[in-house]
Amino acid sequence: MGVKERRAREKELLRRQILSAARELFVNEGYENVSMRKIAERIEYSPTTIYLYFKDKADLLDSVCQETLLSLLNTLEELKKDKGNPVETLKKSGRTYVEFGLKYPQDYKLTFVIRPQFQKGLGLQEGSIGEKVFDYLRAVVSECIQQKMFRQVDVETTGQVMWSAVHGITLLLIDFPDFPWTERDILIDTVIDTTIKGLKA
Amino acid sequence: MGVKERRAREKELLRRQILSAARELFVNEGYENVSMRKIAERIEYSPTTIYLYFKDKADLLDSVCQETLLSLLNTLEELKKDKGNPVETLKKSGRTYVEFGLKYPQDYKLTFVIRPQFQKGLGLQEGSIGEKVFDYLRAVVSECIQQKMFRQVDVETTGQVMWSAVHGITLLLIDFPDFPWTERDILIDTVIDTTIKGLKA
DNA sequence: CTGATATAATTAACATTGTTAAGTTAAATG
DNA sequence: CATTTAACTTAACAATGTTAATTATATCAG
Repeated sequence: MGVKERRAREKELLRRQILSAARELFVNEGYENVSMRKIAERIEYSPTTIYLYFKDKADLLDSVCQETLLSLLNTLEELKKDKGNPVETLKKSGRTYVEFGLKYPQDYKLTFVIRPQFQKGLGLQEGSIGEKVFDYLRAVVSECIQQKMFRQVDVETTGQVMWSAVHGITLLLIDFPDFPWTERDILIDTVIDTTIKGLKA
Repeated sequence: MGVKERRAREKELLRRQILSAARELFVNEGYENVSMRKIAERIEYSPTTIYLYFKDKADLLDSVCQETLLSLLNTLEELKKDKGNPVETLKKSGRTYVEFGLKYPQDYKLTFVIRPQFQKGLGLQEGSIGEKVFDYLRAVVSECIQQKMFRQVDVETTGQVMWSAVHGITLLLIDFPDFPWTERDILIDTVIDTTIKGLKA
């Protein structure tokens, strides 16, 4: 009775093809400028086939963003392996986060700006990957606090401050590439160092 | 020969009508969900009339954002009047900036996120209002540095760090309203205070 | 007042969009 | 082989931004 499974596998394959075509187009041309027909053309199927695999365009975007979040999560969790000074880990996490955003600027915007706009009331639901990303941050921050390296004791607020800092600089650098920024790496470091210094005991 | 002037005045009037209808719709329904026809209907003109006053939809957006920036600039410049501790002024400016963004969230996103996406290579051009807003920030930061209240001496980097902080928290609060944020006012204060503390000597 | 001219606004149309409903092909099952 | 089921496509709809062609309106010269 392996026929059901084969069909399921084939379905999954096409799903992934659609997803990867969508990602590529979204990233290169921008969500708004990508039509369902363009995606369909790319995978050599009729436009409506996509609707057999995804509810609508926003759902497609959502799935693409899930992948992005997973990729970000994996990138971050790599860092937790080298157990050292937790504050150093936090710094490194910040840098990695920003670098991730700048390496895949369109993916980042898709995930953290465009998607919230199209998926109303999306709030880090239970067990979601987005939640796991924030859990990672929480864990690192928590260690810093436990070792009494931070003035503040509130893990939540501290984590949110940290997120806010890296999110801010990432988006500004993406959205205003022609602004007269000071040297990029120094600026990013300064943002992170300043925030952490401000948090320190 | 006042006929020319009257015509010009009438034209300007209609221009403003279009602009204010567009702003209202953009803000309430979101840029993407507003059609030129909807704007036209609102002002009781045919859709194509708009094109006699604005190059295209992006140009309309651009003009709306100019107004937003002007409003932000005016709001900020109010603060500079009470000459006190420059660090306090900076703090207050930060709070005001974030409050402005949260009071008009759609305007803020339009200006600082959507517009850069539709107007490529837009980089704070000479004499623009956007530049004036950053000039304001530069001036406040500059005073802090002159009075040796900050560790760092680079006005540009320091200003950019500050901007990054307020931009980050503003956008996160707008885009993820359902995220389990800690108490909003405290969070905003913590972001600003942390950043400034990190900058202090 | 009449006719010409310039300006303002409209109508009609085009190509493209996301999406639905109906129809068709192909494969698996009895 | 016949039938059911799944996968996919064709055709269509209403709505979009925008252009070109056309009409209405007001201003000016005689």
